[in-house]
Formats: sequence, structure tokens, C-alpha cells
Amino acid sequence: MNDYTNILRQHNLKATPQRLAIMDIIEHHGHINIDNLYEEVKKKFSSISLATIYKNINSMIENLLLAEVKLPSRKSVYEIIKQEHSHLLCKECGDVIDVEVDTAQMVDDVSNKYNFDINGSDVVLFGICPTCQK
Amino acid sequence: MNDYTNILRQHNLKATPQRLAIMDIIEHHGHINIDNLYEEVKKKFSSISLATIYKNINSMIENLLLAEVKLPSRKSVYEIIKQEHSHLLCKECGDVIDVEVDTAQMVDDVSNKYNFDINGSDVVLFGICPTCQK
DNA sequence: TCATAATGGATAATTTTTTTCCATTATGCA
DNA sequence: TGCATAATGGAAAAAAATTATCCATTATGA
Repeated sequence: MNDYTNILRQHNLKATPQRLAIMDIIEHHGHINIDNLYEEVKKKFSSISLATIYKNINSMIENLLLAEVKLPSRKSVYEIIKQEHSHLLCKECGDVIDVEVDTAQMVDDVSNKYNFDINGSDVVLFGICPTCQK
Repeated sequence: MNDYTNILRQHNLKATPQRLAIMDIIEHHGHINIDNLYEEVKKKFSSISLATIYKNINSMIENLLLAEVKLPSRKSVYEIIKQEHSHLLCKECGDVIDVEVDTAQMVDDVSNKYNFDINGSDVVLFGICPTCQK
């Protein structure tokens, strides 16, 4: 019984081989979209159906194990939920990396100015990554 | 020839009555999703096809007249492109409002730390609006 | 190990978005 | 102002994306 088995169970999800593979692949890639995930999982379970991928991704999101990251002009990618963080997208190669951003100031400002009770933020910064700059 | 006629032409789009209506509705609502936009346009052009809405929205986005705003757990909404700004979403009523947020500090930090050439940001703060707090 | 509830896979059904076709319309220019 | 041309609008079909259904198989806890 490895790590993901426990994690899945803690989130009220049975630890099926397909789910373990999905977790493993997402962890390994950091962020991955449905199509690429499907391709990757098929390498191990060649008969898996895309519907199964969707069903699992959705239940894992419902159970707060995964999060969907919506990106400008691209398909969403999925990630394993860890601590709050923001994203940095390379518009060139599509790579997405996690970044720590201090949003406290921003949240405070807006919260006061608009009387909103703010409880979260989605931040995607985008540009060109070091590799693609060359 | 009203405002939108000029704006559309400046963006290389013919100023058709349907497009004028779309502009008008989006301006009036601030942000609106495809389905609601379709409903609204139908009030004026009852026979308009949803495909026409999509075609126009897409060409207006391509020509940088409109922007798609992707939101967590909701369908995207569209807005007329003005100056850069962020969004504040009420998770309760779904209302979206524009907010001015100083992202310079954040962009600077991340830019330096990750050597990214950052040229934009998508920020959606979310919580409960004053009205829904009651 | 067993009984039960949940899952996976195949397929169909939905939903969402895009394309095609062609008659109609807007636009720039003579 | 009228014309030629390119673009548009609407209907319908097609394609793409997502979800539901059905049933044999599997995981899980007692």
C-alpha cells in the first residue's frame, strides 16, 4: 500500500490501479490536461476509456484531491491539491509551474475597497519561460 | 453611426446590427456568458443562431475587441477589452466585477525569481459580495 | 472469504463548439 | 449612387468535449 493508496482513501475514493496511475502521472507532470493524461494512462492501461478518465478526474476534484487550473487560451490542466499557490504559464511552450505569490496585500486592498469577503484567488501570470526566451 | 460602429470597424469587423447588439449587451452587463448573451440577443433578433453568436464572439476575440474571462467552476464570461484589470467573483450569485489591482510587486517578484519574461496576468479573486453577505 | 457497494469499460447520449453552404448584406470605391 | 467584392447570417450538420447508462468485474470492510 503506497502513498497514493492512502491519499485516495483519505479522500473517500477507492484505490484502484487506474486511479493510482492517474495520481502518479499528474504528480510526475505537475500539471496535465485531459488529453495528455489519457495518452499517458493508456500506456499502462491500454483499454482505459476516456470516460473513465473524466469520471475519475471529476470525483477526485469533488473530493478535493485534484484541482482544475483554467488557463487563458488553453485547455485546463489538473494538479494535485497541496497548499495555495499561483501559476506561471509559458505562452510559448505551454509549460505551467507553481509559484509562491504573496497575495495578502492585494486581497486586503480589494477586500476593503469593495466590501467583499474574499476567500481565495486564482492567479495565472504568463509570459515566456527562460528556455523559450533563447 | 454610433460608438460601437466605429469600434467594430477599428477592429476590422463590419458593423452589423447583430454585432452592435452583442456589443451593447456585453457593455450593459459588463460580463456575460454565452448562454445569457444568446438569450439577450434573441430578444432583439429572435431568429439569430447560436452559431452566429459563437462566430461573432470568436472573431471579436481574435480581433482583440473582446476577452474571455475564465472563472473557477463556471462558464466563461466575455467582456469588452479596456485597460488591464482583474476580476472579483461572487461565488454565491456569480456576479463578476472589474477591479484595479496593483500586480507590479507580484510580477516583479516572480519575474526575478523564475527568470520569466512576464507580460500579463489573469487574476480572479473570489468570495462573497456585500449583497450576498446579508 | 464473503457480501456489498463502487468501479471500469464500452457505448450511447448530451452538451458544447465549430464548420459548411449559400443567399443576403455591408462596404469601399468608381 | 450603384457595383463588385468580400464578409456575414442563419440553418443545419459536423466535430469536439463531457456525461450517463449498463453490466461484468473489483475493492473493501466485516
